[in-house]
This record gives sequence, C-alpha cells and structure tokens, in this order.
Amino acid sequence: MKWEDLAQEPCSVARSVAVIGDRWTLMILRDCFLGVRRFEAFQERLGISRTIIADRLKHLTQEGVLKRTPYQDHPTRYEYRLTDKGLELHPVVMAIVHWGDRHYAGQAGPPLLHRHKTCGCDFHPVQTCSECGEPVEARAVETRPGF
Amino acid sequence: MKWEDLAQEPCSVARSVAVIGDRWTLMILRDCFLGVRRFEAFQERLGISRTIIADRLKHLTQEGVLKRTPYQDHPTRYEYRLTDKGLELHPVVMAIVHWGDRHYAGQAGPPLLHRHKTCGCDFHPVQTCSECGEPVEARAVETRPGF
DNA sequence: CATGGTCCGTCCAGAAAATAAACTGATTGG
DNA sequence: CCAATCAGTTTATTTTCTGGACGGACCATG
Repeated sequence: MKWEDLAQEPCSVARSVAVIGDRWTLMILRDCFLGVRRFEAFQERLGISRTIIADRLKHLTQEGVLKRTPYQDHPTRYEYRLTDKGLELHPVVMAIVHWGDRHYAGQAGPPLLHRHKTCGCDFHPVQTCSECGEPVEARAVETRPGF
Repeated sequence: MKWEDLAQEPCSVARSVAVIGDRWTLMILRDCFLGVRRFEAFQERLGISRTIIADRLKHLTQEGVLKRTPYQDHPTRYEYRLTDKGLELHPVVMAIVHWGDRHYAGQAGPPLLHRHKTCGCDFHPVQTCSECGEPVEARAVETRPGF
C-alpha cells in the first residue's frame, strides 16, 4: 500500500496518518508549535538533510496545515506558519508529548513544561468527553460504523 | 538521523515518535484499539507485506506497548494485546481520529462513531487542562524548559 | 494416511522511497 | 571582490518495502 492509498481509506486515522504520519513530519510539527518558522531553523534544529525538510514542508503546505508566507523582499523569503487546521493538531502533539513524559522522561522529569495561560498552572492534557465532560478511558469507548 | 538517535533526544515528542512515529505503526495501533490481535488479521486488514507487520509488532512489543501472549497450544500461537502503556496511547489515537474526522470526513460524515459508555453519548475528545479542567487552546499554552 | 487448510512467521531479490552531501542562485554586508 | 545568509534543488547512495515463496506445527476431511 502507498501513501496515496492511505488517504483514500474510509478511516480517519488512515487519512490523518497520510498527512502527518511520519517521523519527520511530526518533528516538524513539534517545532512549529514551539514557534519555529524558517527553513534554516527547522534544518538546524532537526539536523537532517534539507531534502526532507523541503519535502515535508511542501507536503504540509499542500495539505493546508502550514501556510507559506513571505517575510521579506529582495530576495523574497518565506516562512511556514501553522494554519487554523494546523493549530487543531495541538491535541495530537500534546497527547504525544504527555505519553512521552510519562514513559520516557528521565529522573529529572519531563524536558519541557507546559503552562496553561488561562489558569496559570503547569498542566498535562486530559482527554474528556465532549458530551459529559468526564475523562475518557480507552476501555469506556465503544466504536461503531458511522455510515 | 536514525530511529535510535531520535530516542536519545531530550524531547518527549522525539522519544515517543521513535516508538510510534511511522505510518504502519500508527495503523497497527488503530487496529489494536479496534480489537485486532492476531498476525493474520493485521496483515489482512492492512494489506501490506508480512515483513512489515512482523517488524512493527516486534518493535511495539519490545517497547512494552504490546504484549505477546499465547492464546492456544499445539501449536503455540500468540496474539498481540495492548498493555497499560499501550492503552495510554488512546488519547493520541483519538486526537488523530478527531482531526481526520474534522478535515477529511466526506459528505456522509465520519466513518466511525465513538460512544462513551459512561454517559452513553456519541462523543469526540476534548483536550482539557489537568489543573482547571477547561478546554486547552493551542494559543493558551506557554512552554519552558523543565530541567 | 495423503491432501488441503490455518496460522505465524522468515527469507530473498528486485523495486521504490528516504536520505546525505554537494550544489545553485539571489542578495547583503564589509 | 569575498564571505555570509537563506531557501531551496540535484545527484548519488542507503534504506526500506514489496511480493512471493518457504517452513513448521498442527487440524479436518476423504
């Protein structure tokens, strides 16, 4: 099966994974949420070849996750910013961070702390039910076909 | 950069991505949460080569996300079940599903519906703050070094 | 007791994709 | 003029993936 085939599957995981489901794309998204916007900055932070950066940025841009906008003329240079669609990946990234914090943080604790500006506290994300507001456990979820 | 290098980074995204950050691993995890447990079932559902299935299942098992347990003797056959650590990936998978539902569902709506057994409603996941309980917006989060 | 079926893998060669390293090109500052 | 910055592209190599065959341990059927 190919990338393009994945996008055609009648499954939201498959379709999302076709967009964000590889190592470097996820690492680039992480950096986006940390405020990184420029090609050189991505390249330097990730330490991987420029081809990959170019490729992934293009892909994310085509999918509307990032927007390529000029930040100077002579020569025109572009930076990559999260769109609203991209910002909606925040729960995905936070969930990944939190899982990593729980299972791979060293003695010293998690490498990054997250503060919720609204309440001012350091927090971790909690997945709750949109209907009753209670935390959702994996075992408390039942799945059925939607169409 | 290699997979193993990623795992060494002082970043929880990198460390998590080193474990779950590729297409097929994520698709396998999706199936795990849908109750798939056997080699043949993964292979048939994903339609990819057996080599990859074997490789990813082994990797996830080594990382303690899945547990390989016998379900019959003569001959001994094993199935793959999510461990507690694996179950904790539920928010990650749900966040991915929800993003896909929002941006890639067709006219007919999302391919799968999720019911919260506790309250009995179809729901979508909401990321909330562990401290104040309010929904967390990407823009309301501030990050700083933890050690 | 052969024959086919199930199930979980492994092995191999060729095809496809990912990746690194060097290069291009426009421009600015000294 | 020379070096530096920045955003890529090109080329060659390395890695991964595919598709199929194969193995081994059984079971059911005729």
